[in-house]
Parts: sequence; C-alpha cells; structure tokens
Amino acid sequence: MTIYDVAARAGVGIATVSRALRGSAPVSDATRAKVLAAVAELGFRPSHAGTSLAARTHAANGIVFPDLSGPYYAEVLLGYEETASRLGRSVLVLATHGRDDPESSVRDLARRVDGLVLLGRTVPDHVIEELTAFGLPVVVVARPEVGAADSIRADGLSAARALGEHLAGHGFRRIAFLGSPEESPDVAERWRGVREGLGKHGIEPTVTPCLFDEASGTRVAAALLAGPERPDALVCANDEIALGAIVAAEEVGLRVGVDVAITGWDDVMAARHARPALTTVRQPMRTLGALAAEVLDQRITGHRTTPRHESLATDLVVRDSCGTHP
Amino acid sequence: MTIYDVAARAGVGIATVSRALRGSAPVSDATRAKVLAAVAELGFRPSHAGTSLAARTHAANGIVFPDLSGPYYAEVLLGYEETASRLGRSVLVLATHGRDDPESSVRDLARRVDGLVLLGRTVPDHVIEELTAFGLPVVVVARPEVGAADSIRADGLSAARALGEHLAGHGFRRIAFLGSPEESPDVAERWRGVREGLGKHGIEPTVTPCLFDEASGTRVAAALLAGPERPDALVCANDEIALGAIVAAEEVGLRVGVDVAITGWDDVMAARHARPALTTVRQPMRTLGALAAEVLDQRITGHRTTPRHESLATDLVVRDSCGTHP
DNA sequence: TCCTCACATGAAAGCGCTTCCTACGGACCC
DNA sequence: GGGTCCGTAGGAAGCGCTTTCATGTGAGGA
Repeated sequence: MTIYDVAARAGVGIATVSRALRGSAPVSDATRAKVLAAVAELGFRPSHAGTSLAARTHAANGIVFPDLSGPYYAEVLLGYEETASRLGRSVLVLATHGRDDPESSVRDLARRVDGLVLLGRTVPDHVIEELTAFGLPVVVVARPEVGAADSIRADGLSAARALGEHLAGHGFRRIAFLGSPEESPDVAERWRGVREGLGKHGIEPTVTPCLFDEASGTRVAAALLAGPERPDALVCANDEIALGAIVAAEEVGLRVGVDVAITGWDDVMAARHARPALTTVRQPMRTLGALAAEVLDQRITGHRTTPRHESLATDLVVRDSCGTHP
Repeated sequence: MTIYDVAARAGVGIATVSRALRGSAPVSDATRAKVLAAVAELGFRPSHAGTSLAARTHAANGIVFPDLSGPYYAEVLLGYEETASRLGRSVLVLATHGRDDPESSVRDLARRVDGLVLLGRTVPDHVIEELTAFGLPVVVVARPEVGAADSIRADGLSAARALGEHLAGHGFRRIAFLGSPEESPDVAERWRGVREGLGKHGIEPTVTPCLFDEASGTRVAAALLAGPERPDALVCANDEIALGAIVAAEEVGLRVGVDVAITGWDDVMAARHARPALTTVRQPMRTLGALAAEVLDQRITGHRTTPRHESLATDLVVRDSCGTHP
C-alpha cells in the first residue's frame, strides 16, 4: 500500500498525491477529492521511513531521563507527551539509568528525532554541545544552561528561602539539610535558599550528603538523630528522603512535627498521605514537560533561533511535619 | 555524513561498508578494519530513516498507555524501556488519555514501530485485531486476550481471595467493594476473588462503582460511611481510591483499622507511608513491562509464531489499615 | 600450466516518499 | 485572434541505506 497505489487509483501522479496530502502546493479541489477518496478506499497511510528520508524530518521528539522511577519523572513525561503529540510529534523515551554507555545511547536517539529533551544529569555537557553544534534542537530540563540549548527549570530559590524562614518562625534552631548540593545544581539551589532564609534569623544550618531515596533518607536521618547535637529540623532534598527520615524519627520515638520537623521537596502523592502530612515544595512537573515540548517545537519549526531559558515558580506547601499550625 | 563518505574514505564500495557494519555477509578482516577506522574518524552513524526504509524495519517498539499518571504505569514503562533497549530497540510512548482520536493515534504509531504493547483499555478490540491481522506483533498487558496478540497480566485472583479471607478472619462482616467490575476485567477479577474469599465465611460483600482516583474514593467512601448500613470494611479497587477512602473515614471520625478496615491494590509508594499503613496487593509492574518487551521481541524476531499468554503472581501485603496484628 | 570454485567486493536496483523542474492548458490582455 | 501568464499536474531525481547480482581474484586440483 504505497503512494503509487493511491496515485493509480485516483488516476493522478504520485507528486499530486503527495501535494494533496501534505498541502505543500496548490491542488485543484476536484483532484484533491479524487485523491482523498482513493486514500480512504485503500486505507493508505504514508510510510514513515519514506517520508522521513525524503523530507529529512522525523516528526518525533526524544526525551532522556536519568531514570523513570518515582512519580516526578512520570509527570514530566505525561506533560511532554501530551503536548508533543498535540504538535504532531511522536515521543521516544530513553532512560540512561543503569546503562553501560549513556552517551552513545543518546547519540543514537539523536539520529532518529528532530529534537531532544534532556532531564538532569544524563550525559556530560560536551555531548550536548556536540548535538547542538550539529544543529539538533536540545532543551535541558532541571540542568544548568549549556551551549546553545534551551533550558527550563523550576525556580526553587524563593520557595527554599520561604521554607527556611518558615522553620525559623516555628522556633527550630538546629537545622540539618539532607542532600548533596555539589552533585546537583537543583539541590545546591535548595540548600542555598534554605540557608538564606534561615540566615535572616541568624541560624546556620548544617548539610549532610544523602542519596535521593528512602533508604538513604532513613539511614542518614537515623545517624543524625542519634548524634550528639540532635537537629530539631531535617530539611530534605526531596520527598523520598523526607519520607525515609520520618521512618527514622518514628523508630527512635521522636514525634515528627513536634520533637523534630521534617520537610521534603516535590510534593509526591505520598507526601500528603504521610502522617503527619509532609511539608514540601510543589513543582509544576507536568507544566515543565509541556513547556519543554513547546520550546523544543519552536526550535524545530524554526519559529525561534535564539536560546530561551525559562524558570517556573514553585510553591511551598505547608503541612504538619514542620510543626502544627493554629 | 553518509555511507558514501565512509566508503570513499575507506576506499571501498558502500555495499562493503554496509556489510562490515551489519555483519550481514563476510568481509575480510583487512577491509573491515579499514571501514571501522573510517567510521570512527568520520563519526559516522547510519541514518535511521535510510536503514528503516531499505531494511523494512524500525528497530523500535511502541507502548500505549491509557494515561501515564500514577506510579503504576511509570514502573511498567521503566521495565519495558530497560529491556527493549537491551534488545536494541527504541521505545515510542503514546498516552491515549484525553486524545480526540486514540484509534488513529495508535494506527499512526503502528506505522513506525516493529511491534506494539497496549496497556489496558486503550483502543477497541477490532483495532488490535486489524493490527495483528496486518502482521504487526502486538502484546496486550492487563487486558483480556484478543485476536492473535500475546498477553501478559498480573493474576489478582488468588491475592483477592486471600484478601477476602484475611478480612473475614479479622471479624469484619459488612464489606463494601469500591470499584467498577464491569468497566475493567482487572477489577472484575479482584471483585470476584474478594467475593469468593469472603464467601467461604458466609459473607456477601456489596459493590459500589467508583472511578480510579482519590477524589472519587473519598466521595464514594463518604457516602457509604454515612449511609444506613455502614460497612466495617472498604475493599478498594486500587490504592488511590483507598487513600481517598482513608481521608473520608478520618473526616467522619472513624479510626481506620479499628472502626473500619480499608484496603487498596497496587502498593504504590504512598501506601506504606499512609497512617495507618495501607493493606494492599503488590503487582510486579516492572517485571510486567520487561516481560512485555521480551515477549514482543520473540515475535518481532520470529523466534516464536504462536501466541503466548503469561500471568504473573501478585502478593497480598498486610499492613495496619485492615486491623492491627498481634 | 590451466581450469574450477569459493570468497570477497562493487555496481546498481530498489525501499516510499518529497520536491524541483518542466509542460500543458485556459484565461486574460492587447 | 494571437501572445503572455498563471495555475495545475506529471516526470524524474534523490534522500541514505540494504541487498541482489555480477565480477574479479587467488587458492587448490588436475
């Protein structure tokens, strides 16, 4: 079932079929009707490979995740897919997690899409620079600006400041931050904001490195809470750490929100169902994904040629884990 | 940067380059070395469209979700992507949720992949039958067998029976099932199992239709708990409904696990962080995805031509929301 | 020494589409 | 009524690759 069959059925040339279908050049109404009738009768759908080869376009976007576990990325993907498909593009996903050669995987992916969205620390900067230099539109999400790539991020600074001030207002003084600022710019920003917010009240928080999962949260929090200078507030770099920390606090008999405040980041579903409910920061993840698709589309279609850098606001969500409220 | 450039650089014909790269025919060691050197120097990577057109293959799999929200599907996708990419295939995702014409979207997707995985009720049976009749390998997940498609599911029957018996053992007698069995075979299976488990103890549960989200869970549970014959156990078709039901119970001052038991299904992250922690059923979602990729690959490569139908075991996870345990 | 054969290689024909270039009419103008 | 121009349509080239078919080369046998 090729364009030749349709052309033969409609009694026209293949060029005309192509034009009628794509609207790339004027076709008389009568001819268009004949073509469309033939297409319908034959159930013709253009071969993607053929189109792709001839038109040098893929009608597809890629999206690269460090990994897909956790609710965070799923939401981003959802927003991305929704918008991309509305713009007529398919979505190819790639998770670099646990992959032997992420760079090569990303390069391969780059050969079959018109543009690429990269989330976080998936590949080194030089790979991104190469891709953009090659002319491929790239959008980085939750990652510092690099090369000619567009970038989108959630601005955590003001929310982190607000969080710091809020904790100080509750009277907490010995604040520990759980997370590794040097490993991720996002975490660094949160750390900085919290520090600034607390600084206004003359409080100097400490920082303890921690991986992004529950088990690490439990382990690190347990060590801190059993230590000599027990903190009275644990500010965690994400919700999973915080949920793990709540477990640790409960295990040593501390009342979360009373004896020790615990806060997270991301507002995953578990955050509002935890007891006490977790104070956290909500990120517009679906919007992040949708915006990435849009920004990428502008580049692909050539509607824009200068880099665009967007920053989305985040919201502090105060619940009970940072102290009960009147 | 095409195969011609490589051929010129290596001083051979393009056919030889193709053979050397794909191993489709013998090439002398010396020639192969020359070709590989040229490839490395030029940084050549074959055009996907070209390969795809000539070889009539896409080296890509599709996966179609009803929607991507919720932790459930993200895990399936993760397992799928991991295995598919290990098998050398890219993954194209499509979420039919909120789409004006899911059938057409799926058909379009089908034109650019070598095989397709469909989750749940994304498109009508006749579409699947068409696709398989056309020769496209299709695997359905969490959906009844259809046409020549392979199928993979999680067996919820025995876990549901166990759940029913467990609740009866706790002494609960007025059991309400929240979910719509007629809308989904999965839910029907859970309903049936719970009913059978309770039936052994002479208990006849009721069923109340409910959508798959928290808000619906809260609404339906609130109505039931305020009704004339207040149930003492709510068996929910998934965790989100159950988490919503917990909220409803708390709002009317009932102690979950004491005054009313509440159970879910899926074991999402929030289930173990809820207080009381949610009794639920764990499904091997990542394995489901990985198995789908493998089963699909066997069909694509032609290693298998007869349909395969797999059923994976699920586990009852007993926590505190169904009554405290000694 | 000549012939056969296996093996390695190149030329060329597609794969299904887009698009440039050319050709054909009919309408319009002088 | 003849020439010009515009709108429409077809022929054919080419996108980058795979693969068939034909050819050349050296090793081995007679």
